[in-house]
Amino acid sequence: MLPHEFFKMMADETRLRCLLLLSRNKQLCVQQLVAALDESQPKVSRHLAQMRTMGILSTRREGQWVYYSVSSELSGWMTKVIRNLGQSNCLQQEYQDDIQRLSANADTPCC
Amino acid sequence: MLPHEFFKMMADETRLRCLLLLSRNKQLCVQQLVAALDESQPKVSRHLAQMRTMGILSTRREGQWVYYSVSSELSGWMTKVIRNLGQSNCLQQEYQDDIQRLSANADTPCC
DNA sequence: TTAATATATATGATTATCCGTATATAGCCA
DNA sequence: TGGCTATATACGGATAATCATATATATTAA
Repeated sequence: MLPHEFFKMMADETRLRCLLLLSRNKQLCVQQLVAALDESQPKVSRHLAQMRTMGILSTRREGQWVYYSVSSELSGWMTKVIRNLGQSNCLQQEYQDDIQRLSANADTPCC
Repeated sequence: MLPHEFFKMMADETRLRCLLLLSRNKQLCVQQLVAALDESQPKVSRHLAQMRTMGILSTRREGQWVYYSVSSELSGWMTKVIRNLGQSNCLQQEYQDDIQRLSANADTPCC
């Protein structure tokens, strides 16, 4: 993956919001992300698939649920950029609603 | 500037290559970037203008030359991302040719 | 003023991206 | 098996990004 291709993945709001949440949580299933972002299932799923194809995310199926997580085989500088997402106060604030909706759904069957 | 808009600026190869060089050099004029990237003048100029409009770069005209530099008024997390560009060995390697061509032209009148 | 250099912008064509909607696949349970 | 939930993908259309080329603007110097 070329550097600018990596940044292209972060250049879409839906994908970035997913990444921010995934940088704060070891793993999340599609449902959780759909609810947290308050976006349609196909939209979220499409963007997740794209990041998975690029090698940024990896998946683990467990029964009916598919859990997404940040790939553990990412190049060092990419890991750093993503980790910074989950540590920047500014970004946390920007996507506070997502974070809130995610924790509000902490009792769905997939968790 | 929204977070994903910032990353959109880094999502184009030409802009990213400019940013990498500008993260390693206090300032560079258009000529130097055109030569280092080995791309057409309008192409480079257009991308620089775009980053300037977004507030990522700032300019200083000195005679016929316009010097671009990373804006000093960038939000903290953006500065961090850009600084990491100039420190990542992986990225340095990826754009080694640009760095080399830049230093090869260290004696042009604008410097 | 004219010429030369440096930089910026406009135009039109091409390509890429994103979306909503509809539908397909996969696993679970009765 | 059939119905239910979770997830993925296909299709078309709308919008946006990028480019090469041509041209405009700005500065210097003769």
